[in-house]
Amino acid sequence: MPSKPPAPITIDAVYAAPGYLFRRMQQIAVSIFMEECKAFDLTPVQYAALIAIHTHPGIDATRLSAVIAFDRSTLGSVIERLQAKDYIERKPAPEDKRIKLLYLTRSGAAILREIIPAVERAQARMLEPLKPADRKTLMGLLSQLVDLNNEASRVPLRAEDALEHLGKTG
Amino acid sequence: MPSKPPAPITIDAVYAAPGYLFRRMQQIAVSIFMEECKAFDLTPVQYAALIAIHTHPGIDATRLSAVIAFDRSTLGSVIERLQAKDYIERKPAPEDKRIKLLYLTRSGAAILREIIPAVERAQARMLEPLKPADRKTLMGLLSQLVDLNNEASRVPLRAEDALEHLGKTG
DNA sequence: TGTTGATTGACAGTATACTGACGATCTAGG
DNA sequence: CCTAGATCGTCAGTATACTGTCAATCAACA
Repeated sequence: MPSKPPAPITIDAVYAAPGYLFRRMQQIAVSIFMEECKAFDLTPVQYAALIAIHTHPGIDATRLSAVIAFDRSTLGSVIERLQAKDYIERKPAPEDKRIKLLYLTRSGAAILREIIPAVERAQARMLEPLKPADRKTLMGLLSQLVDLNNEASRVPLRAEDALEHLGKTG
Repeated sequence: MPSKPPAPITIDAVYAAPGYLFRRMQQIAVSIFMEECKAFDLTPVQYAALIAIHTHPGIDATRLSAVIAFDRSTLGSVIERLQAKDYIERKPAPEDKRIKLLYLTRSGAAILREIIPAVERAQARMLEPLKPADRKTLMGLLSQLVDLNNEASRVPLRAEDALEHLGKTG
């Protein structure tokens, strides 16, 4: 049988490319998130960072980056903005002068409680056009794929072992 | 039956959220693309723009933004960079002094031919961890979802009608 | 103990993204 | 023809992202 001819150079190939679809979907997701949460002045990244700090009080920036799989450099400015909004505070660590420990402020904890319903509406809206069974299928496959590709990303997720050195002072 | 209690505020909820997975997958996809194409000095966005200009020679920036669903403001700098690399050229439109028509240069067309295999390797690698049947399922559902959410994005895709005013000079 | 190597936060530089605004220009309607 | 509204490219401002580098600091080892 004849070998597959070279694909024609056409925009239609782009429309069907995984990378293109992932990009479009991400942009749609951000757009929906911002729309649902416009009353709160929090971006998706800032929201994830707040949740992570809430889950792991006293985490430092490097470990935070591993826990949410965000770039460490980027995270610096994210933290600055959260601090400027008085949602988090940074305290120097007594036993290591290099690191700064992150904590939610009272208003950080408050906005987190308030924004949760909007975030959940946003997450639901992203999948809403699909039938319930298809939503499950899509999320299941996507979870698998992200997990299996973890090492391919610049900042692999280290949900567990990133915290091994935390809170185990004994 | 009891109403569902409020979800605990935990990072685990973020890990399973569609928006978070879309973001992670997009970052992984870009990472793989850049790795496979590192010999070419082209980003995914620049690649898509080149392909679109190749498919629609003489397109203007606004229509280009509709054809690949990229933000118009962003596209300005993308075009600048492609022009600086001598991959495209801009010519003023004789009948409308506002717009500038975009064309591939000879070297733009050349790099497009050369980079295609690397791009296809990248696209294949993104899905490679899944079984073939699952790849099809995932891409099918994702295509549907992006399409059905088209209007939710800031720059909806207008593949067809964006070009209605083009090339129909008679 | 003293030096090597790793880690941390910070920074500079580049590239997407989106919002909102602007002048130049075109189009439609009167 | 002339103005109101739309469109085009552009720009300023903000927010992610990634690469690479740096000084300060820490840990480990000879």
